[in-house]
Formats: sequence, C-alpha cells, structure tokens
Amino acid sequence: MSKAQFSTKERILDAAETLFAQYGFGGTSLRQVTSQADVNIAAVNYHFGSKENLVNEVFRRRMDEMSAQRLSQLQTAVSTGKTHLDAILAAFVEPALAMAQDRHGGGAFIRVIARAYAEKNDGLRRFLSEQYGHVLREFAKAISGCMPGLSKEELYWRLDFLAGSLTYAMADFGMIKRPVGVSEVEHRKRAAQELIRFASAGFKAGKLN
Amino acid sequence: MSKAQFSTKERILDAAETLFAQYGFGGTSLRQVTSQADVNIAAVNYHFGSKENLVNEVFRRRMDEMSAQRLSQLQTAVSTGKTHLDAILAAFVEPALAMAQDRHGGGAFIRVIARAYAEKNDGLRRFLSEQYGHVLREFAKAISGCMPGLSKEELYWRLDFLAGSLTYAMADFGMIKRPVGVSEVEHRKRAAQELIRFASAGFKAGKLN
DNA sequence: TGTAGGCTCAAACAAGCGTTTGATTCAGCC
DNA sequence: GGCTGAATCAAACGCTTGTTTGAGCCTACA
Repeated sequence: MSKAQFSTKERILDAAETLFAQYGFGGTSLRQVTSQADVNIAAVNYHFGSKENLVNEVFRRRMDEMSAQRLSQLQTAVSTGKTHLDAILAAFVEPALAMAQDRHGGGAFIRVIARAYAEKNDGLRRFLSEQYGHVLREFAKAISGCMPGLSKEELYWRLDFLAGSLTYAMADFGMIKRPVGVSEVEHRKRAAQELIRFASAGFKAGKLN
Repeated sequence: MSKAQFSTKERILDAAETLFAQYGFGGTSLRQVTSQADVNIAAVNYHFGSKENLVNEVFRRRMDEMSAQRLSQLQTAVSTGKTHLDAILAAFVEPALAMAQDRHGGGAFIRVIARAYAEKNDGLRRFLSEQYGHVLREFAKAISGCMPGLSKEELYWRLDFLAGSLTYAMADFGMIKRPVGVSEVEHRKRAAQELIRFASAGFKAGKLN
C-alpha cells in the first residue's frame, strides 16, 4: 500500500475499514485513521465532510458489491429451479465469505458489518435499512417459497437467528479461534459450511420438534 | 429509584447498566452515568476505582446469578436423566430469558451482554473468559454427552452459533420487532421458544444434511 | 465534647476528540 | 510569466473525556 499507487481517499477508506473492524466506530479516532493512511488529519474532513460520512462511505464501497452478489446468486438459484433451501442460504452466506477472503482488503469489512449491528448507531442503522433492506426481503420471499409450511412470523425469527449467527461467527466473537495451522481463508470457508448446515437444519425444524 | 432507598454504589450500577445497554461502554461517559444516578462525578472513582472496573462490576452483579441459574438448571436436567438436547439448551437460554424479564432491572443487562461481544474490549473479554468460561465448558460437556456422534470442533462451532443467535435475538438487533399487542415478557418467551427449536434442529444436523 | 474516618462535593487536571483555519504547494491553462 | 483551483499541511479551535484534588460534611465512637 504505497502512497504513489493509491489516492488519498482510497487510503483513508482502507485504513478506516481496518481500524473500524478492530476497534469499532466510536473506538477509532480520525487521528488513528489518518496516521495509518499516512495522510494529514484534515484530509478526512476535506474529502468526506465528517466522520459520520466516512463511516457511511466505508460501507457503501463494499456493501453495494456484496448485495449485488447475494441477489445475483439468489436469482440463479431460483431461476435454475434450485429451490433447495441450502442453495438459498448459500446465496446469503457465501458472498459474505467471498468478501471476507478477498485479496483486495474486503476481509476486514465482515467485521465492520458485525460492528454496525452491534453498536446501536441509529444513523448508520437507518442508512443500512434504507439502502439494503430490500435484499433481506428478497431472501425472505425465496425461503418462504421453498418452505410453504413456515409461517411468516417464524420465517423472520429464523432469519434473525441466521443473521446473528453469521455476524457473530464471521466476526470471531465466540469461543472458536482459528487454529494456528489453518489459513484465514480456510477458516472462513469452514465457518460458512458449518453455518449453512446448522441454519438449514434450523429452518427445517418442525412445529413440535 | 429514590436517593434514600438505594446506596450510591447501587445507583451508579443501575444507571451504568441502563446506559451501557443503550449506548455501549465507550459510548457512555461517566458524566452521563453520575448525572442519571444523581451522584457526584467523583463517586465513581471513589467507589469503583476506574471506569473499567465499573464495567466489570456491572457484569459481576448479574452474571454471577445467571451463571449459577444456568448451571443449576443444567444439573437438574442431567441428574434427572433428561439428557434430551432441548432440556440442555433450555438450561442455557431460559436463565437469560428470566433475567431479561426480571422486574428488578435485569432487563437491560441482556443488551449489555450483546454490547460486550460487539465492542472488542479486550480487558472485558479476558474478565468474562476468566470468570465464566467454565460455564460454557460445562454445557459443551453436557451436549457432547447426549450427542455422541458430534465432533468437538463441530460442537464448538454450533455453540458459537447458539450464543450469537441468543444475544442477537434477545437484544432486539434484528428485523423482528415486538408487535404492539404483545408484552415484552411474552415477546421474550416467544424468542426463547423459537430459538430452542431452531438451535435444537441445528445441533442435530447430520454430516451431509 | 472531641476526633477519626467514610463519604460527598465543586473544581481543576492533562489528554484526546472532531473539526476548522489559513498558509503553502503544485499541476494545468491562458 | 501569471493565474486558478484542487490538495496538503502544521497549528489551533472549542469541547468532552477519565481521573485527581483538597476542602467540607456527617455519623459514630470514646
């Protein structure tokens, strides 16, 4: 990450993403960001206007791509008749995984998402709900289509459980720690596999266990 | 919550718990806490030594009770031969539910737990792991006992998913919002039921679905 | 009555925060 | 050369943070 190769704006976004993932939004100061980006402190307000706007832009840069991938993978699953639940869940989970193991720095972003849900930053939540709420609604529709017996209420409960598990696991919050011999990519692939199997069985749970 | 009835220490803990749940640890200033507690700012450092220690004490006050309840309910489930998975999961989930609907102010604490996972406060994580790690280990042992086919690795993955779903759902982070006609108590009871059913099926997921 | 000690108080402390300022640099264009 | 406007810079802004100070209150015990 050299100064010549990337613009000031990009370097700020990269540094902010990494630090937000590590310390949260409130826990990261603009001085940390600009120091890591090797940029003057005033550059943030020059290029982004405010810290809050920087947070939003960190999201927009990756979230647009991830949402598009999720919807596209969902579309192909549905249109090719693969209404098997696992294919739909994979369309939801795998783009997050792909993003996480992206060479171009997307790895930290998964943790940033988890932060966003956790820190009840109302401004950010509104931004996310407005910009990307329709994605979740598409998935609800698709799952509902392949599980006719599931009530709408139960469906939303289970989607919440899925989202909770996904963010929790992807953010390395829990007990599971990546073993020393396993690469980060392998670890996340494993996480996605385990999660899909767990959630798939969970979604199929009958009325009276 | 009158000044005469509760000690300064208790009033600080109550105010801190409520505000931590709402704004997080980093997002809550000691001036907010002492203002809500109707107490001088210096009282925090007098009674607790530091903000970090106040955070720990907020946890200890409720966590000791919740852990004891979890272990006790697990013990009865195991000793009465109820090695049915649902009984074990209930022993993990229901004390959190009970705490959430406690009249004596425990309600906010569930959200405080979710905060703890979200803010990667290393000091706090160490404290929690040291003080309450054995509880999780007991549950891992119990579940492992009634699901002999499950590898240790998979078991821990799924415990992580369970913990993620529990905190996420209990803290009202997701899409599910309590309907206007339903009381908070009923809503949480529903959450626990749905979660146990979902997670129970998830834990039972076979090798190749 | 005197005094010791737990507790509370207003005030100040240094440090860090996000943001703003005004000067300076530097490329592109008439 | 002279000008323009975007970009960068060191420095300072006003404010909030967690913590400390030292004086004062008040109860309890001798």
